[in-house]
Amino acid sequence: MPASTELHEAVALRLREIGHRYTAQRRALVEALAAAAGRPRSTSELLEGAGVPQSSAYRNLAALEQAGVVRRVVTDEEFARYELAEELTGHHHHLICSSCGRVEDVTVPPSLERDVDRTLDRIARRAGFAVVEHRLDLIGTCGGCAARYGVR
Amino acid sequence: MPASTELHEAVALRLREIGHRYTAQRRALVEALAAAAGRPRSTSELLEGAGVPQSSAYRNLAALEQAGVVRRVVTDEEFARYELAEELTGHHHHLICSSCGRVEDVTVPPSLERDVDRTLDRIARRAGFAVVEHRLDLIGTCGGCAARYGVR
DNA sequence: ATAAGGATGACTCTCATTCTCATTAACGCT
DNA sequence: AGCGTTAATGAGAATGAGAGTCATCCTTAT
Repeated sequence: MPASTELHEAVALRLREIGHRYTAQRRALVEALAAAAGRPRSTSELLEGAGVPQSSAYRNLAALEQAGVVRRVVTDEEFARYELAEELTGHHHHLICSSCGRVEDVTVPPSLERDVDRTLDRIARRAGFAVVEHRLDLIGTCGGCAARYGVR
Repeated sequence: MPASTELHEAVALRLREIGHRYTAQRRALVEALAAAAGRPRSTSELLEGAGVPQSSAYRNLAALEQAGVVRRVVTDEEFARYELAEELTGHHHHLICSSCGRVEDVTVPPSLERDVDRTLDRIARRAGFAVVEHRLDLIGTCGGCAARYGVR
């Protein structure tokens, strides 16, 4: 799988740049994240998915985040989720089911992204903020929950 | 202050509707939130601001949230923030400083809101999601941090 | 092959948040 | 006003995600 090879090389590079190593555990974590593409994974899913002890998993996810390989995704849940960084997968947003916690990637039309970016940048500047990124999430009810509990 | 009276009445009504009471503590919490308008407050700020014991504060914030009076705001920080619900204050978004954690309200032009809503709704529908709300945050560096640490 | 420094894993610790439970205060009714 | 029902309170214990510690293991460069 060439795409995967590319991914691992990119990851290895980023880690090396900050003086870290691309070990088997980190590879397993990246693999688990890549396998779940389009669906940010909770820490505990990654723990078991990658077969890594928890102290190492937390440490390695932090290292990967520092290297810009991985991004922590915040939701309303009491635990964190992780996904591959946008530099590796492309810019996207999230559909978040407020009933079951399911999180799924979506992309919006470039024209909207452009409008949003332009406007937000202007607004932020006015407030003395230098915008680095925007986060646009959709909170609602996923198909499964709508079927299970009836449409609200 | 008539505006404040209105607020308290609205809150009392919402609580009563779900069979809860508007006690002095809850009033103190709402007051602390109203005083901090435009700046979501951390739980610990509210604790001391309202002079309420922590177990009661958490319980009451949960009650107020359930009544739709208050909203929990998630950030990258390891603790929660709260603000008055949008039904009481109006729809808005947040500027979040990734350096110091400062959070500040902003509003965007209605035209952009409309575009965003329309587009997102279409996208979500296609994915089987029923959108309830959107969350649009700007992450960046606030003026204070830019001055303190230099522009990055 | 060897030294230096990162990585590992079992375990402990922290800290926000939630739970428990005995006590108190509010509201509805007569 | 008196009473009973039920929510609210507050102190403290429990929970759980995540971060820290430390002795040991592995890599990588020399």
